[in-house]
Amino acid sequence: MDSIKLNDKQLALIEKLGLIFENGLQPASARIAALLLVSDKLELTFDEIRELLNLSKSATSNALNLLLSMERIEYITKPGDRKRYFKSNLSDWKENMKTKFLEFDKVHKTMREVLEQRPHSTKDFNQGLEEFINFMEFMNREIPVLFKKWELSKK
Amino acid sequence: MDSIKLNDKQLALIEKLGLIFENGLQPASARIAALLLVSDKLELTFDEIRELLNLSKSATSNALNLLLSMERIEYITKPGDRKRYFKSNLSDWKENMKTKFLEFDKVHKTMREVLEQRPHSTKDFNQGLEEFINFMEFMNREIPVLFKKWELSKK
DNA sequence: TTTTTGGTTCTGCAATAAGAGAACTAAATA
DNA sequence: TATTTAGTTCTCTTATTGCAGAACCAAAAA
Repeated sequence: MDSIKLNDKQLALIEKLGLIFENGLQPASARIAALLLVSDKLELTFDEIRELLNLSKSATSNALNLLLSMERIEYITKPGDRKRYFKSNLSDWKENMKTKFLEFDKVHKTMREVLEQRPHSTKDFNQGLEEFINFMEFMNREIPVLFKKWELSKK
Repeated sequence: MDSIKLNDKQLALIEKLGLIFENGLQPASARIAALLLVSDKLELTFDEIRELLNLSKSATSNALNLLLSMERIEYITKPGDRKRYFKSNLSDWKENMKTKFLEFDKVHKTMREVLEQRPHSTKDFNQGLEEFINFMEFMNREIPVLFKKWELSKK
């Protein structure tokens, strides 16, 4: 049966994934996000999370609320049960990934501004910069195409 | 002529780019990286950088060495001149961008590990997770193809 | 040989982050 | 009405970051 206890493999995976998620999350949130992917039981209560990860109540509360606000997790309730059951929000993850890919959109716009104010005298550099910007713009155009290609390939 | 003084537009761009670069860099390094793109003069000495950005010697030294070690900048020397002239390393930037794109490679591998240890009983979740992993793998396969397409389009 | 230049390294501080633990609270239960 | 539950919020510590300023150093110049 789906155990609430974590075995060694699962503990190791939580550490590993946790480190990956720490890019953009504080440690406690990162581990919770990892836990909710790794655990046999997918819907865990506040106290289960707290105990499995050895967190204080405050750390658990803040981390869960952060993840909820980022929509990386959500919770369900059960009739006649006051507890909330937290679970990973996989479908939103894909959205997140897409926006993350397009996040560097601002970069090329700002870089264009940089290019536009440069003196003509640094011609070689300006050309190199322009090529780099063009490359970023190319990627920005093509990545949404890839997304569509993926959606089509699923059908 | 190419001035070493920065005008208001340039100062604003350094702030703006600096914020963007702070993703992965400390503030001082981020501003230096920005400065070396924005400044009319592209090759700046230690002291010019220090004065233009109002940094201490130690902050300047550490930040420059960090950027050098990341190969985001490089320096040249001039005969009969003991100073080093620091400049942005644009060509390496493109390489950096490529590796950054492929950096999340580890993610899908670890996610596969997660999937493989999941109980069969959480079938729906496992399927969603698998689709997500497949999506990441798809992106990982296709992005190098995009790079090639770009290289070809330039010729 | 002494001084200057172009930095590097060390010490210390101020600000921020991360979380523990205790006090608190609102709704549900007894 | 009193108590328990399921959290939230507040206060305090500790660790880390980012940088300033001063001391230091090696090579070149005077």
